[in-house]
Amino acid sequence: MQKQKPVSMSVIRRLPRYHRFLTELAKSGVTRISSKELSERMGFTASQVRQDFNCFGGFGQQGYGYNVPQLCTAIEEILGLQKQYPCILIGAGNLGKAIAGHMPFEQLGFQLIGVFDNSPKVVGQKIGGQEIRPYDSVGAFYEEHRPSMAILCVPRENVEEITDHLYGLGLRSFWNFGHYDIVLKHPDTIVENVHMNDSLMTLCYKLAATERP
Amino acid sequence: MQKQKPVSMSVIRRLPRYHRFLTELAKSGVTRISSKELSERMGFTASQVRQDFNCFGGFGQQGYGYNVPQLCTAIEEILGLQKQYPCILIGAGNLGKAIAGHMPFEQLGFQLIGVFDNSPKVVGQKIGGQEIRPYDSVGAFYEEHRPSMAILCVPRENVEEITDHLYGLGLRSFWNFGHYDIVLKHPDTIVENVHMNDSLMTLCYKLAATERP
DNA sequence: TAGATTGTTAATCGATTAACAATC
DNA sequence: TAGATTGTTAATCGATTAACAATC
Repeated sequence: MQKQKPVSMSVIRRLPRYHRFLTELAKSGVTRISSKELSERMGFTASQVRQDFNCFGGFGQQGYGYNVPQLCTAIEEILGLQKQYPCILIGAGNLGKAIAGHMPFEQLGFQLIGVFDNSPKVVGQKIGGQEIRPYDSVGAFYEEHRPSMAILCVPRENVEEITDHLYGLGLRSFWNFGHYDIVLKHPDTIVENVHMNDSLMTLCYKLAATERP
Repeated sequence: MQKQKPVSMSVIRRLPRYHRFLTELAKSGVTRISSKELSERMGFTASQVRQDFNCFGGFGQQGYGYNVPQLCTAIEEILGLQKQYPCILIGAGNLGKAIAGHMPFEQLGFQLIGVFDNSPKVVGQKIGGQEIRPYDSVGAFYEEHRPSMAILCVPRENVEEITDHLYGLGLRSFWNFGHYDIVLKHPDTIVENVHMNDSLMTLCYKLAATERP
């Protein structure tokens, strides 16, 4: 029985990209690939690819390469994509509608089980297979269904209040669209922060960098 | 005249967060802060804070700390936030509407100068101060206004085609909401990819990790 | 077998942290 | 001046790359 040393976060962050790539390859019928070819296509080094795959008990074959579907499965296992964690989405404005309607949750380890919004204008509408519920029913819903995670698609001025409320109910994992550092206030939560502002600022830096001396 | 050694990307990625934090502080009237206090509030080490600030010619004062508004300005300069790069947004569906309507471009180094969509249903509507234009006018618009960057808020199946088209027009910088690795196809472009899928997968990993042996 | 390509160890590189003299 | 806190150098840590023996 081999000791399972934890995979480093640097590696984890590359896994989704590998996964997309390998899924594409698998779809187009490719069944094997070498670290060299994969690295060239993805802009990594071959060494890194091999190191990465070995983190989770490599199963390439010398002189042959890696089995593409096997790799996909291995990555899915590491990322826990088979789990289908139940999640809820808060805020059915434009952003919420975009996410609820177009995010392929099932492929990403989640199942959307509820959408909530305050506005009577949208409550009752259907979106992403879910009827939008009034936000004040979220407490009862949490008790009954115990979602693992909440997606926040609310205006920035409401993020703090809503996070605190959900935290109070017992929720400990959030996927948040920017604007507020949940993690600082509730350090025991799991947060994945898609901070669009930061991302845009970083792009600005890159643009600015192209015209520097 | 001191040699301006380039700031490393690890540092750059932390700058937006510093900026938000310091802006908040400045707003609430705080004018000075020590690396120790800032580090504690932000979850970094004091050492890192000092190293980071020294990258761009530190101007703290021994025994005193850093001047908050000065720091903000310095970060803004590094990130190029005063530049106001003109940008266009493609796709005025829910996601596009959310971005165009709520992203504070002016604070982030950009100015939204045009929104484009194919659908006659939305063309002519106003959003984020912009009238939505038909996508087939984007070529002429590019020639006239030379936007620096395009934000893509289109369905994943259209990302490739639209990117190629804009690239053909001459655009070289993109801010893309996931699904497709522009950077691999056009390696000379500047891309900032808010890959929501990847982010969600990473959250899934973190969730899964909490229940591992 | 010969050629190819992995698994793995060692070397390098870069980023973070610690320590402390300089100085406000 | 004494206390505080920076700027900066040195030490540590981790991640990436190179190299090569193992082996399919």
